[in-house]
Amino acid sequence: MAYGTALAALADPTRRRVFERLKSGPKAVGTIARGLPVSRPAVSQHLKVLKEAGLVADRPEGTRRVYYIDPDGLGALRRWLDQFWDEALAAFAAEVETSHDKDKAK
Amino acid sequence: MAYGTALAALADPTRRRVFERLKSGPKAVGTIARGLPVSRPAVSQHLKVLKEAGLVADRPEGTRRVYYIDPDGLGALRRWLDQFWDEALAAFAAEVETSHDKDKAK
DNA sequence: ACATACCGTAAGTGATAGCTTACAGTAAGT
DNA sequence: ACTTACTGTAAGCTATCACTTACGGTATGT
Repeated sequence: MAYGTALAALADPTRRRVFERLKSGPKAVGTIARGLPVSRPAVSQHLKVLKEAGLVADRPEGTRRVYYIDPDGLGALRRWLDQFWDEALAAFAAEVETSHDKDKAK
Repeated sequence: MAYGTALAALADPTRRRVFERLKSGPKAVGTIARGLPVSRPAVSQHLKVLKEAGLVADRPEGTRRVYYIDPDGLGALRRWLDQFWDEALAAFAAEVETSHDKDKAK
């Protein structure tokens, strides 16, 4: 059920901007915050949420703290979405077949 | 940027339960609400959000209103995730190559 | 040892989300 | 026409979220 926290994490627009900023590669907190319309502590809080969701990981680098994308969270989310996609389309295909009985209530 | 509203819509757990309940096929509002721990109006509000996100569509059927999954919203979300996945892995691959220069700050 | 740079966390605040109950509206059955 | 079944919306409340400023802590440089 890890995709739940990942979805909640990526729901916020600014947090998504933080996450997308790591797409081009690992970056320190101050580097991420620079250019964003929020304060640096806010970015730290967003990174904490992203980390708890398994979307990012961090590594100390001197006095800085470098964050980078963790494929685990993104992979779990992708698997859930793909499976959902398949099942939904299968049900849709089965629906046009037996489109006679309406709303089979369960 | 339609994936933004889709992510926000799927972030809420009960709204996700509503959405997942439509995976097996079209259902009326009352049918969806039955078994869920929230009231029926709450389900209506969730369906409204899902509809605005392009995740579901509805069709009148007598006095009932049948909701079903709209592939558009789910497809947009899937495309965004796949693209993100590819770009992130490409950057990760490029990172292990030039892992000498640290945090190229922008 | 001291100063500096960088970061996480605590505390507090305003806005928003999700829920409830109450009400209004439409379609079918008698 | 009248009732019944089913649903959307309004109003209101509570909890949570995203943000701010202030503070403390650690690592590097002189």
